[in-house]
Amino acid sequence: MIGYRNSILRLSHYRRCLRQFQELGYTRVFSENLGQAAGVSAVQVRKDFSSFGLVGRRKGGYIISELLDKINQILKKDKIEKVILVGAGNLGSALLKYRGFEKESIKIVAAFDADPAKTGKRGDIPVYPMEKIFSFVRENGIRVAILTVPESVAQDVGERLVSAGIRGILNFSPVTLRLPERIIISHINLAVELEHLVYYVHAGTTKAL
Amino acid sequence: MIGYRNSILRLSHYRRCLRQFQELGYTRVFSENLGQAAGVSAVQVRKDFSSFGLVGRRKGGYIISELLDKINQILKKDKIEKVILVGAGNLGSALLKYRGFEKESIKIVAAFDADPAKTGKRGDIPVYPMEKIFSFVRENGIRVAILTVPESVAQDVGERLVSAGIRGILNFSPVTLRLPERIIISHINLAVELEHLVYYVHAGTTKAL
DNA sequence: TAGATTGTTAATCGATTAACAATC
DNA sequence: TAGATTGTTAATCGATTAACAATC
Repeated sequence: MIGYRNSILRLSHYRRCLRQFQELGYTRVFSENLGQAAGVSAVQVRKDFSSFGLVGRRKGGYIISELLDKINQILKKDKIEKVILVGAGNLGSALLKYRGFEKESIKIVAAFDADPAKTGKRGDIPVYPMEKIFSFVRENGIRVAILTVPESVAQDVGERLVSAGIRGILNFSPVTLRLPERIIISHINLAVELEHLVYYVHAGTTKAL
Repeated sequence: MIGYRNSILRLSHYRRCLRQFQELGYTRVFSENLGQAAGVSAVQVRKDFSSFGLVGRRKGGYIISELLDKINQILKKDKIEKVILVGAGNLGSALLKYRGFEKESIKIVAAFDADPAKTGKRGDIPVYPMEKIFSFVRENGIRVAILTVPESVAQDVGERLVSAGIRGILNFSPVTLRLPERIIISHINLAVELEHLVYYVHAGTTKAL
């Protein structure tokens, strides 16, 4: 019943693809179709599904609406998750405007910045001074934060978030956060991602093609 | 001599940490130190190094400047890689302003957007209409593109990039690009990353802690 | 029935970790 | 020498793929 780490990530992708199929008017899919759409093999799809107890019909494939219901259950999509964003600079501001989170039932409810000039409102999201993090997180039961502060203060701010009660951090700063084991950290290092890509493009070029 | 996939990624992280150590005035590190800074085990560090032919001294650890030189060689950091960005919306504009790429010897030399209102200049980076992609990529020998266009046009634009000669794409759109095998694609789906984090925070809460 | 598709078990592949030998 | 550290080999762990049995 419990899938392993990567399969949870794939579940999110399947979910997105399934909704696209649904919009196109389909009611059923085969593992083959879904795999193609999500960029994985058909076997992978079936393996993932079976590990989460998602079943199809031997010849009729999977019923999209059923799948979506169960995936939503697994991913706990029944209610909207409220998250905060810390650091309303370039990247932070862009994320505040990003529409893609809504579909995943995630809402950025507030942002925080050390620079008083940046506080106020961005669209419908309030930007508060850093001092308010603690009370806001406590009062609203926030568990997840997006961290888009400069490298130099990332560790500090991370510790503050933890002391306020944050359990998960999506870290866009280039530093490796050193926080208690129980804190779940996802690290997106844009420069490293790009560097990695450049490396493989070079490697491909070097090899005889 | 050839490391495996993940070790290349870690090499980028080691590189960043090593430079920090260097700024602090250190000239040598032990695998233990570096592991802590990069968030991996000391054994992992030594394993990675040995697979790339990076050697230390049995008791004296590794010489930082030597390591950096060799890592730069491996990651082909001798010259600046010129990349383009397609889609100068919220996220695209933020990336155009992002300073983090410079350190990795990567430079965004031009951006492209379908909306004539968005063409012109952003800081020192020119934003051209989409039609210019083909000639620009050809004339400047660009191999890597950052894709920050809306979901609906991502596949189309991806195909265009490929026909212009692009070899690697850093894809921020939520769709799985279907492009020739030889094209190297890195997929960063911000919503999925956040969703994944939320899932694990929930899972941690559900479990008895 | 034959063919297509799911679902599971076994085999393989790849990455990490453990154990330890080498040596400064 | 003893202790600390590297570097390598072996063991383990986890994820993917292959093979195939079940069945609609």
